[in-house]
Amino acid sequence: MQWLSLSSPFNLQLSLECGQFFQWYPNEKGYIIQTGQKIFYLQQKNHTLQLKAIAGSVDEEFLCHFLRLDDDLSEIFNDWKQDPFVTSLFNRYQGLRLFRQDPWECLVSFVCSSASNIPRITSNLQTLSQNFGTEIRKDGQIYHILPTLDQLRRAPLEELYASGIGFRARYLYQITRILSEDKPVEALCNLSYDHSRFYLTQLPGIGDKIAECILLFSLGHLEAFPADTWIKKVLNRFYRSSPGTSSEKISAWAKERFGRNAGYAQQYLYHYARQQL
DNA sequence: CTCCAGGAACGAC
DNA sequence: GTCGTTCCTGGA
Repeated sequence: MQWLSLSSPFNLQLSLECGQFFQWYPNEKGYIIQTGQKIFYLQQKNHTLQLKAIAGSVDEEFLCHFLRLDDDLSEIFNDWKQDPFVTSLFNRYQGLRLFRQDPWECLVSFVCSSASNIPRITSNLQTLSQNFGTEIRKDGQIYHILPTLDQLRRAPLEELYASGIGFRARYLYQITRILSEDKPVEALCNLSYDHSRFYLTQLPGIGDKIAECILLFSLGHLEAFPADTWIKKVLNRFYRSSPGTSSEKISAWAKERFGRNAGYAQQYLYHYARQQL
């Protein structure tokens, strides 16, 4: 167990529960969080984080990276000081940060997210982990890691369906036939936004919206702007956007309107929409 | 007036 | 949400 002091605004609960990441669950006064081969407990007390590694090495450097504690929120939102609405959300949801997720896990998560909801997505990932992932026993507890590409590829289509992910099973199955250790999702890490987007969109089950999610949440393209039904509602109401506009067009508009960190504006707008609309 | 790219509309998954 | 299909429209 160790304590880390935060030097910048951060709200663990807000960032964890806002719908960008699904591998967590409440535990005691904090949360158990899983990503990659790491499992750890995290609790926030004002300006400090209490950390307890359960599996894998979890140090301050990793946390800083994963939680994007290095993002200067006030500098980012300074670009939108002319926008009273976004500015009010910045003050209202202080410490809401984007995470820097693992690309493969992010892909699996969001392919499962189409036409679904947060509780179900969380449950789907747990089932996939139990059915095809590595089991880890620690202190009398059993944990299951989300299956790697290689592990998921060994899963028969029928068993994928049996994991409760419905029609998304076929997408995941097809994706495991396309991706390989030689060309994994991680290979998109250093490519441009456009290039990665094109490639992702090429994969079955990944359209404009989900591609933006992966670009933003795991590939570090902060200009990405996932446009789902909630975002459409807010933009419709506060930015006079036309009701039937496609996700692709909205993302393009937002990139123009909010610039290189549009994804941060998206996260705050999204949270507002889910909370108030 | 035909051809066709491209976007809205639907239903299925 | 994504995808395949149908339908419709404006430009060549």
